Amino acid sequence: MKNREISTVLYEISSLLEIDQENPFRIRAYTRAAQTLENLTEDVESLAQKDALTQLPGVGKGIAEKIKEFCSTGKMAEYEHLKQKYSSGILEMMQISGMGPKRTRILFQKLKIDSVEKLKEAAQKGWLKDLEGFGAKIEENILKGISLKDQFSKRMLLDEALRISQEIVKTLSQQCRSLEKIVPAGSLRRWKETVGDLDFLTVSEKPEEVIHAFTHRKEVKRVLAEGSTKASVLLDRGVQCDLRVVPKESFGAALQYFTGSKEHNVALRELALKKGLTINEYGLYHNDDKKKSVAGKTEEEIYKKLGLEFVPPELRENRGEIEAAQTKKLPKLIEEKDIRGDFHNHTKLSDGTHSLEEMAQKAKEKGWEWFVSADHSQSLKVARGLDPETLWKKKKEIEILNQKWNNFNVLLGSEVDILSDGTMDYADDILKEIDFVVASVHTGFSQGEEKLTERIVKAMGNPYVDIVGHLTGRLLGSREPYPIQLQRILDAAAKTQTAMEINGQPQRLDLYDSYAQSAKGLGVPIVLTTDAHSTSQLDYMTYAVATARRAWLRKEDILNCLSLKEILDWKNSGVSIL
DNA sequence: GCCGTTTTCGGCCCGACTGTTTTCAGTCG
Repeated sequence: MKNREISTVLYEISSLLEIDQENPFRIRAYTRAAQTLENLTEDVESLAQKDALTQLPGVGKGIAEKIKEFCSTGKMAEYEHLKQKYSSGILEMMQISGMGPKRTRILFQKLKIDSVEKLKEAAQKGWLKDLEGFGAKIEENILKGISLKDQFSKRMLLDEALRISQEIVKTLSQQCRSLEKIVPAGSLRRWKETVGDLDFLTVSEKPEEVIHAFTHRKEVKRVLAEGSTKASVLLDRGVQCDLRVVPKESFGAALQYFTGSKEHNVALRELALKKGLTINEYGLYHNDDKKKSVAGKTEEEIYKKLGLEFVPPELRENRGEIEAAQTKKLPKLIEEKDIRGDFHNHTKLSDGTHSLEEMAQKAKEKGWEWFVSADHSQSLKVARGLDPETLWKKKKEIEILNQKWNNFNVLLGSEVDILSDGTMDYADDILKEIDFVVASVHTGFSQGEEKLTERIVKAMGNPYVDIVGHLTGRLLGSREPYPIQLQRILDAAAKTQTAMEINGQPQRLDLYDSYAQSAKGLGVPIVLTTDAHSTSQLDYMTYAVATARRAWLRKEDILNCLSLKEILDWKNSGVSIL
């Protein structure tokens, strides 16, 4: 799949065109096309072969030709030309906080600066401050920006973002008596898989009190901006936090605005314009009377006045949700209360930290009705995978637990390794005694796309395999997904009715949103799992549910929403019941 | 460069903060 590669090229063209002072709308066209390709799950090369590229939103004749050119030659003339004109180090300069296209262009033209290293040197020598439009302060800020660059570019995992955000909400609420409301917005509210910075929206009669308390927190390393309604700080761990104070009557408009995504908001404003309305963070207004707001108190009324169904934050990525909301075709998304059990988690028999009983007890307290305990299989020695003898001991232990509890059932599961030739780590006569088998790849990631794909497809052909675990194997921030032919695997999964897992570990979230959406579209059953290695990690179900919501999934699409009898029926019949 | 519920040309999202200026440009989200 060349999707990501081409998307990156288009983004870079767009940045270089900015420096080149091209028509801003032409620049945006490249950004839009790049976004489309970034989110595309179909293979762009096969679309190019079918001459279907211009069906993609934001891709017209011009960009379609350039994509085709890249598919057949591996190069794009326009891109090569721009890189030659400006050198590619210049793109890295634009990543520095305080450096945009204009300043980059001036520095390149006047001082021949074309890399971050040269930029740093020039700023240290004081060469920037005398240029027109620059000054001592800007020079200083650019140096600070360079030293903070690494921290800025790091994105947080969801659990860390949530932890920091909850702490800030809690302490600011205690400190500021004037604080009427404080709500995290931004990508955290959309439950995006990683979060770049934290946004807080507040309502207060005394904005200065809230802003002061926010910028004077002890973990604040640097105040990036501080005004009368907005402040921006950098925490000591390199996390940027923004806070806005808005009047009560604008809360809904502001929440909508700061929840984003940017792409969703742009599309929403364009829609508003077509209806003769203007939308900003203070409300929705008629173009001919900008003083009188039509809506603003709640998000609901804003969407309603625009003729839309309410769009849940998780869907606000401009991936078709606005069109669906116009025709009242948004799905009713799954909620955490719909979940009745978990299929994949570990005890201290393998690499978990709690006993089977402790794990099951916590599951019961969460209000679940059933619980599949799935430790690792024998060959995964690093994780103390279970040999058959231990597996049978565990089965006995489960029987005892089930006699003890009413209205709650523990089942024997196992996360069984898919060996390098596609066979399973337990023989069939063992597998058939296990209630639910999750098949996962833990070794041999470098086999290559063809082999890995065949290996997984072969595993799905085993009649005792029920679920495929963390299909792409990615670890956010540390390991790329291994190469697989997604379409082939999902087709096979639909045929064999093997479920695909959405793993709720914050560093995995695998399948991720767009892949899970494709899987559902092809008729593949979906399961949500925590992959918990301790009792507290059973709460990772929240992240699995959030990912499912971002994939547009309803409770009807997900096996965890079925009763014990129903999941056993599914398992035994092998027929789709969703 | 894309796009069409005022269609094949003429549009294309909006505001806050900072630092440079002395009314505004650049950056950011």
